[in-house]
Amino acid sequence: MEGNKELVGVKEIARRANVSIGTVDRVLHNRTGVSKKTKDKILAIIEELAYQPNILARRLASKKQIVFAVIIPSVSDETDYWQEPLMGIEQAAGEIAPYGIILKKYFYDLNHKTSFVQQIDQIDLSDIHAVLIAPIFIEESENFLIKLDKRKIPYVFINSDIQGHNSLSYFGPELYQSGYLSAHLMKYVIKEDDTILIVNISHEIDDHHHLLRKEQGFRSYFKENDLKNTILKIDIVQTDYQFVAASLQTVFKENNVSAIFVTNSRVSAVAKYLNQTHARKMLIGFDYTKENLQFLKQGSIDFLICQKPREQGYKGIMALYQFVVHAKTGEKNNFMPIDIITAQNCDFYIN
Amino acid sequence: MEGNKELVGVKEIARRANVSIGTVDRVLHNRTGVSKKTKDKILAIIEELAYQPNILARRLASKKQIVFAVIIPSVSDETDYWQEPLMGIEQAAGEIAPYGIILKKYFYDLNHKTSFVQQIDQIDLSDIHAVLIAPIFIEESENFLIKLDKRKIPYVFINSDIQGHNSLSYFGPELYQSGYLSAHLMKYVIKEDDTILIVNISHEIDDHHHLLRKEQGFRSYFKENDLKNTILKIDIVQTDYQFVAASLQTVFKENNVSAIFVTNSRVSAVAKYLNQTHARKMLIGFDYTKENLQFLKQGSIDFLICQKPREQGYKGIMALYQFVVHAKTGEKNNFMPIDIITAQNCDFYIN
DNA sequence: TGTTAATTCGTGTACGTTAACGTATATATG
DNA sequence: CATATATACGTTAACGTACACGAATTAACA
Repeated sequence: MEGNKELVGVKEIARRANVSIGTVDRVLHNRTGVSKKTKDKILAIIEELAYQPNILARRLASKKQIVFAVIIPSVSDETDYWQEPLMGIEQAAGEIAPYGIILKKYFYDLNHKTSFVQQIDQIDLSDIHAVLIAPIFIEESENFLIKLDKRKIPYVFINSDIQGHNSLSYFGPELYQSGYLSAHLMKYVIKEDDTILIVNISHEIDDHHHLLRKEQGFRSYFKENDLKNTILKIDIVQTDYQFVAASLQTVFKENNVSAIFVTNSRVSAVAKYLNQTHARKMLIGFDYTKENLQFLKQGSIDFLICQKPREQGYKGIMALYQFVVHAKTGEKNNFMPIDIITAQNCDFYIN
Repeated sequence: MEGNKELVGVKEIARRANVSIGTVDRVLHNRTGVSKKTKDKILAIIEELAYQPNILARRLASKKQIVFAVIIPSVSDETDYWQEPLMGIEQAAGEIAPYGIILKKYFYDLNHKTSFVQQIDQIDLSDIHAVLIAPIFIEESENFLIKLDKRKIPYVFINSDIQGHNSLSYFGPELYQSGYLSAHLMKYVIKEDDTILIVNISHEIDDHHHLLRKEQGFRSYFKENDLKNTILKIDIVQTDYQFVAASLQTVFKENNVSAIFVTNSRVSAVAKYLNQTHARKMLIGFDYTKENLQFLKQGSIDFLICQKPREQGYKGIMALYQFVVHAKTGEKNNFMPIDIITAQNCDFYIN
């Protein structure tokens, strides 16, 4: 049926073009040293034959390693969220290692822009073939992206997206919708006149736009469905438990809150507080972290929204691999599924 | 830091063993023609050096193709469920095609055991290197597995598992827990004295034990949480809409049901009926099929439970690939996440 | 002891590509 | 016009493994 398999190689191309394989190789890698005329001829033949280089032979013959740079936040003691993307990255690394690809990892501190810049500056771009980056700090990232563009180094975003750049693709959440979904889940439980509390717990510096977007989605749901509930909001700008507890206490003293939406993974702090004060409220938050999981199982957290952090890392690396090695491009925007985690399905959840 | 990369090849082994690479090659493939003494010596060196064959070179040098047989149900007009695993399988196939792996697919009819046997008999095992199978029909599958074992052909299960065999791994749902989770979701909505209906819609032949297991999980939740709701159950043994509608009508005439749990993907039939009779009840069912999705978005279905059919196919093939090509084995039991799909997150769901 | 047959092993070519090296031919420089 | 210098191309040895072929050694038997 298929008949002519992929038996066309440089040899066949060379034969047809009346040149040597060396010349063919030169135009394949568009190196210098071949006249325009023969180059065009060869390119035409390549086109016609739909030549697909044999990557096995290619990687075998080229002793060079391919290097991917990975730039992500370090796993902090505050949250082990970035553990998961890292695991995905490392799994992917293991799978493509046999094909001569190695990773160089650069970890920065989520709470310090300078550490990001520092890591970026450390990278010697001359021996990097592709970049996976979590561009949390937008401006600083953009400066870096310009450098990448100049050198034509392909890059993929994970976790957060920056529009208007030549990124190969983005793997991460669609924040608005995750807030919207959270509101929907909440609606199943609350009554008409219940008061709802939105809690932002984060230093001013980090992913503030992230949180805002989720909040927008959350509020939109209530608006679109004509729900009249009172929605309170509190910004807690210090992340230590004492501060969080004190802040919550203030709110609860003055309001009768029956459901809480925490816009990030620090929901465990709220759960802890509710637990200690023996208050039972519906609680929705984000991310499958160790602490959160504990409170989920124990019943203090009703739902965790999670967006496959591991898969973000895994797929990000694989997208680079497919592009660099196989010249294949996939979808540009890859929004992760918005997973709903409960005590009943959490054991089967693969981040 | 690492220093000694994987620069050990047959040549180095040969040098250390004072033999030629040909001899090393013979023991690597344990072919005949090498004395026990030298064989042992070479094996020892291989062990010591932790020799990892270069698969690039290996596959380049060996012109042979590797063939995987895939045995799954065909996409029926009744349900397009099996579309998804197939897509996953084909995606995986695309990714590993460059490495000389090709797939032979055998589709059988879910409603006819004979078609399964027929497909099985058609397979010429002598040129199959590995098998991916959805072993819906247990006995018939087991006969086949014995043949595979005899020829030492590795196999992976998807969608349903058969215990007590040498399968490399299983990728599929954990049914009990998905029923359990469904009950939990239902609990958010129902009141203490609400009546609940469990609906099984299936021919007697197919996945009956599947449905039963889910039902068990569902009921267990109510028992474990001391919920006193009345749980009705109906078995609908014909899958056409007319029959389903008639069956439901009978139940509803005599009972005031406020929530329904449908144990498989045919939940859309129930949704359609509710829709037509303008009855609004909480409805939970399974699988991200086209029809279900429609009713989910439109509001008739509250939750769909879904277990990544596409990923089952994808990962199944990849597991075979990792084993056959890289001699790597992963987890034996891989239960898919139990995903909760609502109208709010369905657009982001990747089967 | 010579002959044959088995057993054990080495050699060489191939797989499709890369890239260093070498060799012509054309162009520029004095 | 001789010499230097690009420019365009061919040749060839790798990369690590598979496997056919044949050579050497050993065992078997007359």
